[in-house]
Amino acid sequence: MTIYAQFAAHIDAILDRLESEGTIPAGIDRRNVAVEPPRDASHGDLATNAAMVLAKPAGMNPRELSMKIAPLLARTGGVAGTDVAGPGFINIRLDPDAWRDELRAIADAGDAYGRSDMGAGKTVNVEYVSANPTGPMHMGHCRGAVVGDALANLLEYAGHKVIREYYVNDAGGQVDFLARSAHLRYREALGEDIGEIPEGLYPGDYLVPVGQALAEKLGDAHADAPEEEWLALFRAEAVAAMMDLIRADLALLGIHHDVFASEADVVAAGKPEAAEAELRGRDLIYDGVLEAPKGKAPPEDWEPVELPLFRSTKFGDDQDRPIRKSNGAWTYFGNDLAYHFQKAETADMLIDIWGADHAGTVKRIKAAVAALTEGKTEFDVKLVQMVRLLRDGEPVKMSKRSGSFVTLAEVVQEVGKDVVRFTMLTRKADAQMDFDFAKVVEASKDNPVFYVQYAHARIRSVHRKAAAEGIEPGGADLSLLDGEELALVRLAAQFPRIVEAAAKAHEPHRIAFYLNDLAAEFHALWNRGNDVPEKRLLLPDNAPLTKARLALADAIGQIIRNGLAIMGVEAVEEME
RNA sequence: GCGCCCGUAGCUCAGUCGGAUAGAGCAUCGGAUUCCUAAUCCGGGGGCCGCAGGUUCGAAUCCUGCCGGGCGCGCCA
Repeated sequence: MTIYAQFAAHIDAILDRLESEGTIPAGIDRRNVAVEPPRDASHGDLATNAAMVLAKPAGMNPRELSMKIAPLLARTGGVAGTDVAGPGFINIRLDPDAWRDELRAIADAGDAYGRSDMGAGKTVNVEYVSANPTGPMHMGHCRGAVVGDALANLLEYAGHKVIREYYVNDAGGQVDFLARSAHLRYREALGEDIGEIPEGLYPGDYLVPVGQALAEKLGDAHADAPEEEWLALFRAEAVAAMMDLIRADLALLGIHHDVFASEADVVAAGKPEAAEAELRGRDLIYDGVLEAPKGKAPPEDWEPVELPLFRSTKFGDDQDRPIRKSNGAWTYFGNDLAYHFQKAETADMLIDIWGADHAGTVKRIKAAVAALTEGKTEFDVKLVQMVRLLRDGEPVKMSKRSGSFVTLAEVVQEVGKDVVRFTMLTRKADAQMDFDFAKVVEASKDNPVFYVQYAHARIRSVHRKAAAEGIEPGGADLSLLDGEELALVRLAAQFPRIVEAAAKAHEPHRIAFYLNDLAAEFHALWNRGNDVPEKRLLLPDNAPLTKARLALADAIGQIIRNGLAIMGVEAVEEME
């Protein structure tokens, strides 16, 4: 139990007592009562807003109520004193031993420090990447992949069961173009001169080995056959080959999904029909005619057609949405609706990570999930903004026509997995981001990747140096630590609440910002030793003090490792 | 025209369920290197939190309107 959770429980008990004494009315909503670090460290170690939150429902003024709570809190174990400040904050000063206890708690918990049971074992399905299986991954997919993966780690750390899922869009028309492109490369592999790749097909070289493999596997039986004879086969083969490429690209980032759900399988299993029947039964699907888009000139070939429409307007969308096309085939939305229903069968909560260019379709899919699960399944769509690729401040040119986009593999190869992952988590997902090749590999303070890793490397380094002096960690007398050193424990102890808050908000970037702050405090502590040699962590002539300081450094190192693990970034032993 | 996202220091961005004097990095100015890795640290200057109302003990945060920027708006995927 963290120190914040302990005090939340203490305050709860005090409020129970005040209720039973009749000081405050029973049954007041306490959900907004919080124990937090005070904004300014000089105010104390912990602060609570309890009096301010409860004053109004209790019909008291906040300071009056805080005067009732503060003395009781002052008598709680580990508390050195309390005072009431500002509009009614209760500031708590802890016995310094409380922080020494927390330091031991970090060491005891090790890899588990910061884990929580907040998720209560609830199953969360996080769907991310889901890039179309028509080629290798490019940088446009990268941020969503990292954010989704870090979010999955974060939720797992916070006590959820997590399913990492990839939706393979293998049912749409673009797969026909992929299949034709692969067929062309297959004929090429059989010795035919195919000339220029026609407009509309995929020109990339990555299909060359696919054609060769198909030629070896299938011989020339399909070379001159009409398309309807080979299309289905080439679709399946090409998609499988593309998914192999994509899985390999994801592995470069350390990303591995549990489930690859196929859109074609969803259709083949009749899920869209089942969803349609269900929703028609509840009058949420009807046959109707869409209006032409407003505001802009309608398309030239606009014709009103009757289609089966889902009543997404009942759930806040601005238009009802077709689930089938006029040719009878399912729309993307029709399949997606059925697919989300399928996911909801095995999960208590669904999270989708999407590119911001799909923002316009969030409402309809939220409407669909709300309708199909009758509001029982929590559902969040995280939109991830575009990343602008730069090199020394100049935009990196991307040419789609030649098929030469910047691939994920190239970037990982150039700057490394850890740099890519960390950098992608240094912004909120919904903020736009620049990714400058020159800057992200720069080894300096402006680069949080190196800054945090350097802190960890220093911690490991001082251990190696201490061992060389014959000082091993363990059995430290923590009473030797001074106030400045214990202040670092105070920041370290916030890690569990940062994890919980980040997990609740579905915002893994908060871990990155926290680690940067923690590293900064550690570097500052380290540099005390440059001015005053007695303040160095390693004092060869003073083994007891060195051990105590190593214990502190170890705890910081542990938290950096735990935080980096959530982000999927390695903690390094030394800087190269 | 409608919808979504965004607007915080010169720049890039944090800001916890509404909480105390709004923070960090860069840039700028001034300091620290016989050092456990200076890939670091310490200090100074720099703010109508887009604007105007509202809710409240309290608003950068919630609500309404406006201004500015981005994205989207066919049965595509």
